[in-house]
Amino acid sequence: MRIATWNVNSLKARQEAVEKWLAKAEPDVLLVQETKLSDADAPVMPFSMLGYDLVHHGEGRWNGVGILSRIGASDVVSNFGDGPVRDSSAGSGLMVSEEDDFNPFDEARMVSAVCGGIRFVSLYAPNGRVVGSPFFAGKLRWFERLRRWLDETQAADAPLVLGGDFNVTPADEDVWSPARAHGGTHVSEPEREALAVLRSWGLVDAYRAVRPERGRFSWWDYRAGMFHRNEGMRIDLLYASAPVAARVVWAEIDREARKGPPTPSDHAPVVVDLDEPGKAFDAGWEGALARIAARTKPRP
DNA sequence: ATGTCCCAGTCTCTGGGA
Repeated sequence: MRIATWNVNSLKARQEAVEKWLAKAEPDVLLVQETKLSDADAPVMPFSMLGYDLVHHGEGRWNGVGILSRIGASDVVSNFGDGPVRDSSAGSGLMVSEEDDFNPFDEARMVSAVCGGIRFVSLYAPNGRVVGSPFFAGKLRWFERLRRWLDETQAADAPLVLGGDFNVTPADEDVWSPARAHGGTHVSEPEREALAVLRSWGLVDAYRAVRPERGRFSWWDYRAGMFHRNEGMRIDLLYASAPVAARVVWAEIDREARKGPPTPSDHAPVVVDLDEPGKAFDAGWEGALARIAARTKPRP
């Protein structure tokens, strides 16, 4: 079973790229973020023709999360079960003019469904903008809400995957330059503590579990040649509960998908392979590597 | 090096967000 997460930075702008990547990587489940679509505009039919169900939770102009699955999707939950978010395309109410009123739960940042016996949660954490700002405080509240949702709704031994754009680097190894990033969001102690609190529920960083090397990132700023110089951060994560973490056999970040043309997302997909007990899906590490190599590097 | 990309509305430019 192959699972993946990708902040696509507008599904409308990235539809073709996503379709190509599905054909190339053949994930069973792909979590997507920043679709920037309303549910009414979600491209259910195009993905259906490729064999994927699309579960979508959006608000229009900003944010928006989804789950693409070719192994079914049921028991959908959005916004932590707290009810609808506002429609950011609706006009009035769009602007967060009063910073103190910033409420990340008014935004489409969480959708969940059960696919192939595993509960998947597609997450788009608030950016936080500036350390110490009201938006930063809202970001930390959002992580607290996520932890509480786990505590209140999920069994500790259940198969679970929390994936998405967490907008936080777990550790200094996940940053191109801790010195240059110091003082900004994504690297601060409160944010990393929020991630640690999440992991302490019983979650494992599935990519890091099998990929210990430094210098592997999932996001690079569009500006200043950051991608070209590999100056990025690993902020797109797949956090797995113990029963899923035990099945991880391979992981990769597909840097190729960060290249154009056409214009790419500023994030790359993070991919994790899980073994299939009783099925001949993965022949272990080499098998997964060979399969990926055969797919992604067709040399004539 | 405040350097790019995406969105909606003010609509071939601007402002906001990342």
